[in-house]
Amino acid sequence: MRAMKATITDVAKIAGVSMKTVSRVLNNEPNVAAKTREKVLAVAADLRYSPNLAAKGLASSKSYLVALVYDNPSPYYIAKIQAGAIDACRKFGYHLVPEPLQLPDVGDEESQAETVRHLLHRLPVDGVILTPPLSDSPGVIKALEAMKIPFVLIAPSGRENGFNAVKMDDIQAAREMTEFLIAQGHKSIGFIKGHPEHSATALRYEGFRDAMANARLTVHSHEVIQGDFSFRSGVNAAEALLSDKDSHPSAIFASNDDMAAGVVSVASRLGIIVPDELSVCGFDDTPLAKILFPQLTTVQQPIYEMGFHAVKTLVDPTQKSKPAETRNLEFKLVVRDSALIQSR
Amino acid sequence: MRAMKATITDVAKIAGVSMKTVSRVLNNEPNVAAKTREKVLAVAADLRYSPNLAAKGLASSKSYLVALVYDNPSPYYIAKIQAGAIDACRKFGYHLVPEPLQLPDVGDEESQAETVRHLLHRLPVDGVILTPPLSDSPGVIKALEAMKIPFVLIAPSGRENGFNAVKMDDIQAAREMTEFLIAQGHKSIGFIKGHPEHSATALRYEGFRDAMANARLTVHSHEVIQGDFSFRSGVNAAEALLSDKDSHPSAIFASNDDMAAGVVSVASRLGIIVPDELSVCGFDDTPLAKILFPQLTTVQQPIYEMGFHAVKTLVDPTQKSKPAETRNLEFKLVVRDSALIQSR
DNA sequence: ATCGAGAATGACAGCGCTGTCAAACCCTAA
DNA sequence: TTAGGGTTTGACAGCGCTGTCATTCTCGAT
Repeated sequence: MRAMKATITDVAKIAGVSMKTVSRVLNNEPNVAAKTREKVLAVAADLRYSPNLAAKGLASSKSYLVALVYDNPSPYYIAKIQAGAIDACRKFGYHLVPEPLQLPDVGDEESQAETVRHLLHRLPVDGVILTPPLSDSPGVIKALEAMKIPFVLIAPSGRENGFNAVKMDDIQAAREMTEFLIAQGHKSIGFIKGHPEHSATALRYEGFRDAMANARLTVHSHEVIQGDFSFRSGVNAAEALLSDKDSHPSAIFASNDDMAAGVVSVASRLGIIVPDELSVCGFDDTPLAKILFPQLTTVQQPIYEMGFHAVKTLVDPTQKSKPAETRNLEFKLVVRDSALIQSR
Repeated sequence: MRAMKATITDVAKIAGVSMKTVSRVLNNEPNVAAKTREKVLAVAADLRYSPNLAAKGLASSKSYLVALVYDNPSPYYIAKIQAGAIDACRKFGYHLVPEPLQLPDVGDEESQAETVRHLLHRLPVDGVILTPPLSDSPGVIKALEAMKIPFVLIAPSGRENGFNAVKMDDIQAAREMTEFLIAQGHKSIGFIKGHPEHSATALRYEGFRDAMANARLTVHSHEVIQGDFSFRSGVNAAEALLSDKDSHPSAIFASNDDMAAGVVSVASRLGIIVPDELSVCGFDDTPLAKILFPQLTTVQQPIYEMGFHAVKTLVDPTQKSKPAETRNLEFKLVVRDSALIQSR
């Protein structure tokens, strides 16, 4: 166990083989005798050898870096993606470089593309992960294609598109949540929509309508309120939904947790007991969901897993050169007190 | 504007100078004639030249990478540090690599050190940022010193310690918050302490006691409750503090926002109106503070700035080789409805 | 015993840049 | 005019690794 950084040359010398052979062993290349492999490995371990990324990169013109490009107001979401991505990177000997983007102007495709181009020009990476809403930006995607940098889209809204992507089935999740509510005996269910420009908004609403239609339940238009994913908009929607104290929906399904929190807070102010008099559920399973009283029934997205899979698609050599595919990851219904009727 | 990646050689050839001169210009080294500098810069811009980090790193044995090492349950805090750190990195041509740490066992210095050693062995970085509680781990710090990797501590608890550090004055912040409460006319103020093992806990409490003492107000021991920074512990503390409906403190100062949120929720359940019958304030200015009703009066920490400064200390050449110093950054009292008496 | 195909190994150049050091140049003082 | 000092520039090696291609070895088939 020497003090200083060991190089391949050191290992080669001590193991009595050539540098190239050491390189082969360390990179799991074929055509190395088992015995040689063992010896090299032993010496490397003894020397605590670890490769110099810069040298590797220079020689192989790879960077062993993956960029996580985001422009997302939700630090929570990004943090989870990042956690998954980092774990995957570690598994494959890569490193993650987060690249927040200040998009100059939403809608201006060309300038978005230019921003990305500039970013990746400085730091050449082996792959890029695009989080929503960037995963829906044609400008950014085009720039990436032009630079021939492999990329994976996280939760893009367009259905099949020929790119590598990981997402979850928002429609199905909303459907199952609604079915759960229906199974609990609810017949009149209020729905709060999300921000009109966010792609999940339409999908979640679609799932809700599906389930209602399947159960032959009517969706009353005055019981569907437009929100924008903010707590405030949840409050406003709840006030509309609950204005008539004696006749209001017996359940409210908000398109995200923040809005559901708004509903709970209004209900509490109006003296409507949750869940006895009103079931509430949200979507996303943010930390808020567990902090609230009562705790929120919600949908847990596989955010961590999306990050993990995105990196895996990018760097796993066994996955390499597979055709692009959109992968759906499993969500989970998390049933908590806000929508649980105990007496059943 | 060629299509492919330009190298220094290309620039040198076209500008009619040697590679070394180009290198000098690009790195702002002295002793280059103004005319030469201009010409090189022009050619570089025309070619859209950008240096190959790997090659630079290999030749100069620097990595142009800074690691953000954390083991912090609060994604929000990390995200802000990270944002500041990334912005600073961009300014100086560096990149940030987040390295979450799964500390094997709190308290076991040696294994912590080993974990860090292993981590940085794989990816040699030019500097490390340690966030709390890692910034208080002697094992980790020792490992870094032994590896001769420059590092900056974020919000370490030990006062002056001879290391580079950025922090804020928790004592002063708690003091000012308490003074604000006192100025509002409160004489009986409850306090909820944070997690006993977190360094901020003692400091915030100290600030509170200071201010109370200065105002010649008594701190009743039954009005100081031990919490642990969780919402749940805030609820418990509030229940104790508010048990006697007719005689309870007129204000409660919780050591963080989560616990303050717990207080608000208990008050609302007990029918105690905030802030009319009870002022509540928190600490940290988390997103929660604005979501709650009423919004929380709290202390905004310069988290982003800490991240920014940490990187600056590490990589700014003009700051280099300065003696280690602990830098205090400015906090901000954010007064919102939860502790504002309008009728005054 | 001999041949040859494939497995195992090694020599060597070179990835794009910077550090070192020597060369060339410019100006001022005598 | 020339010497001497600083300024500006360039030649070249080499950072630690991998890709290419040549060489050597191994062993079953003949």
